[in-house]
Amino acid sequence: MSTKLPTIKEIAKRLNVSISTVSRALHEHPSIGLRTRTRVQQLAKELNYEPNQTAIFFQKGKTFTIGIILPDLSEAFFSSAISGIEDFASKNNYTVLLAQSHDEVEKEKRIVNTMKDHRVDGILVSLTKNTFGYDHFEMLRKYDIPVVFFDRIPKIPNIHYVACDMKTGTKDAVDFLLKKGHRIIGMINGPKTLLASQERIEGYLEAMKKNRLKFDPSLIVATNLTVSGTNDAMKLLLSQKRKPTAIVTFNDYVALDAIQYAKKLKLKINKDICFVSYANLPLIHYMEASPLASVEQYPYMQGQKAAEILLELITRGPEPEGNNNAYYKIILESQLVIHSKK
Amino acid sequence: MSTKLPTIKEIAKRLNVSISTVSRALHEHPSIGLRTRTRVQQLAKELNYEPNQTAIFFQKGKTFTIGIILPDLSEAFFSSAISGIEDFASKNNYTVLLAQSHDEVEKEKRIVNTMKDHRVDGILVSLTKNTFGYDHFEMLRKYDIPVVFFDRIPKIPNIHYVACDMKTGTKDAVDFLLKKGHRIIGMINGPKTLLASQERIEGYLEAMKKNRLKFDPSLIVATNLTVSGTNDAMKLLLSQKRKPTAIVTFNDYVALDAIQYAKKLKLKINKDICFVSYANLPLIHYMEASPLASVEQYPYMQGQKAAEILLELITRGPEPEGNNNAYYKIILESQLVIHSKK
DNA sequence: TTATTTAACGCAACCGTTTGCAATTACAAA
DNA sequence: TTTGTAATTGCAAACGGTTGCGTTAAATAA
Repeated sequence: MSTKLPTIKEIAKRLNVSISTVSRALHEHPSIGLRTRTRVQQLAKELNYEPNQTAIFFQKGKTFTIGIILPDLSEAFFSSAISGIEDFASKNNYTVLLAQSHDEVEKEKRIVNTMKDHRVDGILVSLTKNTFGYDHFEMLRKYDIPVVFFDRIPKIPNIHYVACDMKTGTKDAVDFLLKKGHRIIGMINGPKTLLASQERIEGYLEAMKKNRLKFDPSLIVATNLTVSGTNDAMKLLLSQKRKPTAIVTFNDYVALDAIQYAKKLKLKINKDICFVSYANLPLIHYMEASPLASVEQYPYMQGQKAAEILLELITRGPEPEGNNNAYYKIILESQLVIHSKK
Repeated sequence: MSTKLPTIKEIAKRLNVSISTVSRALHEHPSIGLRTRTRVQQLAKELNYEPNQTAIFFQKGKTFTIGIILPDLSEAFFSSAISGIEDFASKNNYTVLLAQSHDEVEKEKRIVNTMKDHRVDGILVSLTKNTFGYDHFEMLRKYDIPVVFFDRIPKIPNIHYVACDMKTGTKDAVDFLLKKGHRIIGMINGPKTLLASQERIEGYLEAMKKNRLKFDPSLIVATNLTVSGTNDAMKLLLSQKRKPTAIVTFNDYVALDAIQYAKKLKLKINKDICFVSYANLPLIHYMEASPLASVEQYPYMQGQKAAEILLELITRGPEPEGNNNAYYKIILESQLVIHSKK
């Protein structure tokens, strides 16, 4: 079966025309006569000719491929985001190169490098939670490879990004709990290094301020997102003199772990203690003891929007030198979704 | 910044040596003298030279890229599988091109085509639930692009595949329920077109036979995996004269929907009616009203194994003509995971 | 009929790298 | 010094396709 694949050279030889004529005929170039054009196209069809993309990529210096780098493919948030990215990319005839960093900075660097070597036309990144230096991304400017960050974005200027504002979502969440009568509201936050964690705190503070309540720092604790980390956080929170009657958790998984912990202490969920969370995973709609509400972050839309911006940057081409004042900074509003109780 | 990237040509010119010498020097070719070799390597480092992969891909006719085609990236099963694939691939210096078919056959065909055009070195596929013709995969033989199917595999000979045997898992599941004393066991199966659905029925039958119980066909119904489809299935099952006391559902999501439905009828879960399911998603461990057990299908391992086989096929190179008796057919055993009740 | 335009096609360079083979150089032996 | 051999390096084709520009042939105008 491994007979050589047909090339334009082959077609040219058989038809006794030049290679360039074949190439032009296949591209409907106006300077090719109708007769030869159809002859070429017919033979191409017969031979089942397909242009060798790698040759074209090489020749054009463009691959119609975008790279996605993110921490963990199997996380629901990211897989939804990928789905959005892939859908948008394929709709625009781009393909998607995928790699996961597993939250290791070194791996992230290696990935950036191989993607650069593969000459992807652009890169979409959601950072490792340990990424503090950004040289490996800055370096891409030299190669005119645009980068769009999403979700886990760096706090540096002069970059494009799409993210979801956790502040307003958090503010709404705390507001919601305050309206329900809660006065002592705890928070199990994520790793402090994440921008999203900081925004959550800001939102919390804003809600307290708006309602003229004083802020008790000991009500905010952090988890490393593992079960035991969350258990520790719960223990800490529940040992306060002012025990919280409601807790805002970093995401739905943390909420579930926290709820398990509370249950073990015989606390009645949504009575003795309430939860509000982030992610709005479908699963929590199936649970009895679930958070009262969850902040939706629209991963699919984030992915899609990020891809849209990236393609825009790619087609626009490299910026003229010294023009660094135009950066996409898209903030989607997160939205508190209140679960209808059965 | 968009200065031209350094090439071996550039290095050659600066050092007044030939291009081939530079190429060989960079590859530690023994026929290059130590002096020039180090001179070349040094300058390469200085200029920050990186070989143009697209040129190499083109030249070698190999891309070190494998394609993954599957129905839906955001499904937990598939995203775990991808994770396994990507991990294995990147460990072996392969990259991963990703695309989702959304269960549309036409999309699947288009994807196969673009991947072929991209000259991927091999393809991993999990089929659409509507894929019955396999010409678009057969066609890949012409191009010496090996294909490994996983999970949703076709029922045709002469292919490589990795899948999880649903039969034994189902048998164990039914056995488990029988041992618990259930005698009327329903099944909400998936689309009949899926091999996995057929295997579930076989497993069901085997368990019944082994326990010398007669088989009631009306106890097996199907859902299209939507909520309303599952509701209909439940309605049908519960309207039988012999009402089931336990139900085996196609996967955890179906189980959750079925449980919701049962709850609405005021049935007590795990008392009036029990469930056993497939997938063993982490979430069900957090639920009160969850299936008693779930059949684990090891998506990560499936993906990894499939990738392993694909790379093996790629490095082995094209088979000599007419040698079609050696096909990988890997069946992982599914395993019933019984949930420890709290 | 001759001059001039236009339509149709071919030439050849180029994209960056690899590699078989020829050519050059160096060095040792004669 | 010559000659033979080994160690280095260069030439050039090849991978498949694109494209600026020159060339030929046909069509139009003078």
